[in-house]
Amino acid sequence: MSRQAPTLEDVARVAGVSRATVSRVINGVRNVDPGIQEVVRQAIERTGYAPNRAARSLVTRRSQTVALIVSGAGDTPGEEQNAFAARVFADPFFGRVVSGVVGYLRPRSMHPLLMFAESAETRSQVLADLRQGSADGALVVSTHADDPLPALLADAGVPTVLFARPSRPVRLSYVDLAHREGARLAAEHLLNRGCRRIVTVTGPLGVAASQDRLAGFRDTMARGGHPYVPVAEGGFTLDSGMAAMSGLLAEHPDVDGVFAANDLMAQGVCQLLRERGRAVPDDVAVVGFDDSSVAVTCRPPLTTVRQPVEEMAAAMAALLDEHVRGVRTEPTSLIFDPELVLRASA
Amino acid sequence: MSRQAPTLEDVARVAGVSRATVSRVINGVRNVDPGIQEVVRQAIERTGYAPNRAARSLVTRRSQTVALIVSGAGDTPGEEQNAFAARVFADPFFGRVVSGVVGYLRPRSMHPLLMFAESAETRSQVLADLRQGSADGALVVSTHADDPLPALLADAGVPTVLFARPSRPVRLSYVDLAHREGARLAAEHLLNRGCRRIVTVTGPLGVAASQDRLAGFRDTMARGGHPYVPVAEGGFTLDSGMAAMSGLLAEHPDVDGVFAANDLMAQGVCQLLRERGRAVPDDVAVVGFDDSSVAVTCRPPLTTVRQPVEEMAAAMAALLDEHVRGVRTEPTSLIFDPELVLRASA
DNA sequence: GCCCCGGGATAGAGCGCTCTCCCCGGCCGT
DNA sequence: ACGGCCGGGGAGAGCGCTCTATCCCGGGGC
Repeated sequence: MSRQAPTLEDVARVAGVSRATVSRVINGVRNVDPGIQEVVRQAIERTGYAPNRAARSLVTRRSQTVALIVSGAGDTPGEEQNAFAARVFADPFFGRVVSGVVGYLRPRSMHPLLMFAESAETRSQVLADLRQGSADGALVVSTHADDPLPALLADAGVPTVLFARPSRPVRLSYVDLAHREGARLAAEHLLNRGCRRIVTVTGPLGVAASQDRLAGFRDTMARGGHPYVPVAEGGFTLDSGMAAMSGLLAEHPDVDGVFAANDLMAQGVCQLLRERGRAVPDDVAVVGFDDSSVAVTCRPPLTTVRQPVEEMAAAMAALLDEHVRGVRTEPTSLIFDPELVLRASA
Repeated sequence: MSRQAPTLEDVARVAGVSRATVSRVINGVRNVDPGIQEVVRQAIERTGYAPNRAARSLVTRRSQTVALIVSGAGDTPGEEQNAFAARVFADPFFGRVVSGVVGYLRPRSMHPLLMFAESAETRSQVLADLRQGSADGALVVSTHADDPLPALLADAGVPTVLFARPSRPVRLSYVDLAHREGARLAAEHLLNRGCRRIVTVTGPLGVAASQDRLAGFRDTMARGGHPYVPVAEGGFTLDSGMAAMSGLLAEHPDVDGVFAANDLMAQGVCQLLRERGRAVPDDVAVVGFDDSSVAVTCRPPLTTVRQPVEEMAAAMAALLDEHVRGVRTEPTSLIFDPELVLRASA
């Protein structure tokens, strides 16, 4: 920046006190004479002093930064590195995560360091960065089941909080949604609406959340007198939703209700139904999951199960902060309640 | 992390050499005897050494981090801080920017630090962070014209590169698209297709890019014998696209071609046209701009002007890197060429 | 009047790294 | 044979901050 940034020393000289006193004023620690405090404050003002982050980090062993890691399983080998990032952020879900995380971090003047780990190579890169102290801890959002990163982080002793329960148990904190509960809301709504031939499009069944949503849906359907629910597995994408619905429709042409495990697939379901001449919601009612932005832009707008992603992300950051500060040492899980949002599709 | 991370000193002791030598091996500087090099490398392996970033930053005065700042004009006063972040990332455009930036940074083991500046308060916060050396420079994506941040950064002497030419001139590098050129492609395509009653939905006219796209479109239309083009201003959102098209349709019911200044608005245009009983592309041809992910998911898929966002973002990072390293000192602009992508909508 | 006490300030020792300066020894030129 | 040069290595001075140990000094207890 300018030729030579002022240091604590400079401020101390101007204020006529010692470095230590200035430091105490800045960090608001121990009793400092109010008069001197004022003098120091003015000196800071006058010199335009800004504390050097690196120097502070060196002694405090804190970087005031957390890594926000988007982690894939490396299932798309030929894929360009960056394509992963683009694909990830194409999903409005991540925007909401970022939003929640930043909401917590910013008032504490911390920032998220964005990292992507979608291959063995990038994973060890991320691990190395963390061990170098680039960040005080990690917030991990996995896009796939069987993501090896959480275990690696746990082994390395990096304070970590996950978004969603990992499919293989790891001694790490996480936040998650009561997925079964959400599926129950969807099932009850469809049932109350009078639907009788109900099918569901699940997420990838390797993902715990998909399993839970399916299980919750089936339970409630069974309790409502529907022991059998046709199922098709999707991949959380629009295309996979269309494909899954296409299959279901072929076998069950009289379907009148669909529960899709996320909004993107619900959109695909709607599109396919329209292409096949079914009106939504008049012929077939469709319920999505997430309440993401596509739920609103979709025609018709989706009735969906809201996942409070921003709050969950903020809680994730708060949890990590506690771990980093050492206030909390044991892994903890925080489960959030979903909510049914009524729109036009069901 | 673990109880006590190994330091250079530890490695040096194990290898039986001095700190300086180990440092040289790690940074690959000056000639070191290959034999000793090997010994040091093994010592690093054995101790599990990872250089401390803070210590290194302190002396090199480099953080190996760049700030990726999304900057708004603070036009939505009542808005929650985080809502801004969510809104921003709802636009697939930013995902592509992140992708491009990360593509450049990662091979150099640098990371983007995510920051948002949408109010006077957060702007000065960002500025303070940068002055503290949290990042070596700033990559700025403004969502609004009249964004005061670029000027502030320039004044503070922070190495900065902007995405898109600022509406008020600032001594800062930027990357941008040849917007007029892109609009020309759209106009020519519509004309070649045989459209005769063509209208356009522009972006917010305070934004230079919107102006340029409009100007380029008008020029080409004029050159093609269409001196007058009905115009409606939108806000780059789906809703604003629908609203703008609604107005245009009322005044020009016989419209047969539309150029929308981005894909989101083009999607809105398509939706409105369908609601009003017009078929796309049979009754009305629609051309978008950006080639964002909605261009693909939209029904029908959009013919659009591709903006090579990832490349532009990568170039932005590269430019910043040069500024930071001092290789380049003068502000520079890099203009990229657009490309017409043909799909179903026109 | 002396001693002890404690609030308020300072001195100075690092934190872990880089980098400049210096030293050593072998090889060349004259 | 000797001095200079140069490749390869070491010693040590910081970078700017925090924090512990220490000091100073005024006041209260006996």
